[in-house]
Amino acid sequence: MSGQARHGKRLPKAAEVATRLHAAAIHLLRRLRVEDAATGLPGPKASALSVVVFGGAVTLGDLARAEQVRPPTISRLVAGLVRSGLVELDRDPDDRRVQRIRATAKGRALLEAGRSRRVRRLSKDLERLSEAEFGALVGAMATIERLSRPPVLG
Amino acid sequence: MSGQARHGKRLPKAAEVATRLHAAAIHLLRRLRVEDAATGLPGPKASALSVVVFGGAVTLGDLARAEQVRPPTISRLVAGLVRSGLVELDRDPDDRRVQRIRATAKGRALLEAGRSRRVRRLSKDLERLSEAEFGALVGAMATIERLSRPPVLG
DNA sequence: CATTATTGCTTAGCTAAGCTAAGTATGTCT
DNA sequence: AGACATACTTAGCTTAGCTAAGCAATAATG
Repeated sequence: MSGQARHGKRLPKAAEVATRLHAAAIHLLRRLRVEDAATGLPGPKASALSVVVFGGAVTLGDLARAEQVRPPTISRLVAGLVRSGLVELDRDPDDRRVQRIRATAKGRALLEAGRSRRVRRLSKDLERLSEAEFGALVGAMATIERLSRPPVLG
Repeated sequence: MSGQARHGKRLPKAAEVATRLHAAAIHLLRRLRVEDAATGLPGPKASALSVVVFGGAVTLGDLARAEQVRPPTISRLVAGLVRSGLVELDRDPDDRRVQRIRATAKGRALLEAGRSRRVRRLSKDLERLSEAEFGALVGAMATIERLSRPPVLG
């Protein structure tokens, strides 16, 4: 499928929008990252913890794939989180090779504190938008979220 | 100005949109990061190179602030990029403590190749959107870009 | 103008986070 | 049982982060 004549003359091309959206996402997260120092957790650990908190009882292999790192890296990262009391491990009874990771209450609380700092910062900026801008953003949110999900092969 | 009663009943609150936008940005970039393996450059080096390529003749200190790392980290990162022939350093004649960094043609080419892989991937997904979705996204792009820039104190 | 402070970066030395290669334990398939 | 596959760990290396301390150049001050 091509989709070459999908839009009218006034609309920019997909490639241009992709370029701008890509850059904007990078800059937005770079800006919000300033808030992360306050959690005390280094980036990779915070990211892994986030997957565990939102993703449920995930295996080490799942987590490695989600974080796009190799198994030994995840083993050590998770070992650190366990040492800090942020997650706990237990063997899967059905397949005793597998380790399942659960966030502790402490882990959930720590992650949530960090995340809400970032969101609060962004939220403040959103409150400064004009009604039209805010509306435009709301109108595009579902699409942006769709783009952020793995492609829906279809 | 406060903006507390800015929008009608149907519009979601800033905090909710912030939460969703934040998560979407993270997931979007996580997904695109798959393409980065192809450049051969590790993440931190690619990110630093990007600032140099797009930001012009930046100083080491500027780069450290942009990347949110400490000076020694940037010194070593840049030393690696110099060794790989991707950037060059020269002393600022007006203040001989300062080192200015310039991307080489090779550096620019390498970065551009990586960036265009990511953009191409995103672009493909954009082409699959309906006209309405694409239009909504285009309508929100300026706002998203505004959010991605440092707050415009005023 | 000599001294002191500040600024921009480097060096030394540590920990954390990434990797590959190889090993162990469990599961699966004939 | 034996062979292969899977999930993770261990060992050992490189890269990327940090702090503390140092050096060289500039700026500020008596």
